[in-house]
Amino acid sequence: MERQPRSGCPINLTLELLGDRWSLIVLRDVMFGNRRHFRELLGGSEEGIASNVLADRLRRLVEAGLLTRRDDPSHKQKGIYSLTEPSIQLVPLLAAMGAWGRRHTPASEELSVRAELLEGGGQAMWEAFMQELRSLHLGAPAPTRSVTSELRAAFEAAKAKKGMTEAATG
Amino acid sequence: MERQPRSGCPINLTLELLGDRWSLIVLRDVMFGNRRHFRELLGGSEEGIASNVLADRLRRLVEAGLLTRRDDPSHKQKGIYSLTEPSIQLVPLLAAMGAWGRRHTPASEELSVRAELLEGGGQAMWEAFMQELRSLHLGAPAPTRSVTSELRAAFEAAKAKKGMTEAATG
DNA sequence: AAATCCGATTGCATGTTGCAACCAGTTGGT
DNA sequence: ACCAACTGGTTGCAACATGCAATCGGATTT
Repeated sequence: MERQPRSGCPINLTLELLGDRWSLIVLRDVMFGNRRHFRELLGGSEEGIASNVLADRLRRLVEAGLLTRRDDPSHKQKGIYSLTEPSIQLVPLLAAMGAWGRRHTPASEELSVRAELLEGGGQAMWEAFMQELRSLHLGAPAPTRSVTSELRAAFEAAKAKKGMTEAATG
Repeated sequence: MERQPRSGCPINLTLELLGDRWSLIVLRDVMFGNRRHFRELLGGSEEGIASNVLADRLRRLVEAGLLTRRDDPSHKQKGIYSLTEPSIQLVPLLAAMGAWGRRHTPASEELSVRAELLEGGGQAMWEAFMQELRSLHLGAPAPTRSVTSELRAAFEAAKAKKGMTEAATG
């Protein structure tokens, strides 16, 4: 019952999978925010996704092989969502989106720090991040470098700086 | 009357601009297919965009500063659409999309050749391509390297090869 | 036993999309 | 001068997708 794609162009097919307003937001939160449960994804991000839309996107992403869902042993109703190798390989795409958005949209400085760091780190940093995601989501051996920590540190520093500026001007 | 963004995250803002099924298809055809007129964009691509949707996307993209429109001196009704510096800087994003789609979607081999070449060429090739686009769309001096020609040659070779295979197996 | 948390589902209003028909102005051929 | 083809759209309509608030029954916590 699944309809056929509009064309075999790789850009088009990627767009048919991810070209909507929420799918990449969900993957972003799983990837960069390490949100793994429904409720974390529902309330965690600033964009405010509706619960029915989130349920629909999670179902679609699992169906497309970009997420897997397993039961949470600590809570019979909870599910834990994990990235897969294909969605981990979206790191360069999300990095490119962040880099473009930082330059060409009115992105907030605070939220742009991580995009800037990830852009500057280049392919070496993306690879390290992907290795770390494989460790977190697929059970691969943990790498030595923690890009997650680097990103968090940069974000915290930006928040602290912003707080200082506000205190000084406020 | 324009509503405010859902958040200041650069990924989210990029998604709010380009996160639909057609905007990037239109930009892809202008960028890689050098389609500059309404009718070329309407009939040229395989995906078959509807005229009202195309009109809407062109209007939005011009409004967002990703395209400009000027009158065609050879025909009083025709408009010529050109890329802008922001949309030219989408080259790395489209390259990443093509690279991902080539690996993780059932993209046709024929249409994947250009994505593969663009991925392998790396940042140096993207820069050369962007310089060429600046020459074609913004009147910048023409660069020596023509990535457009390289992409076209690779595509034609793939088509020829496909034709041979079909002749041999058919 | 009561309150809260969990991942959804339902109903409804609104927005987006696909599709075909249609439009008036422009152009080139005869 | 005439006409057919072409230009960049617009209109109407049906189907589908999305956003939002309220709600659900089961599981867990207090």
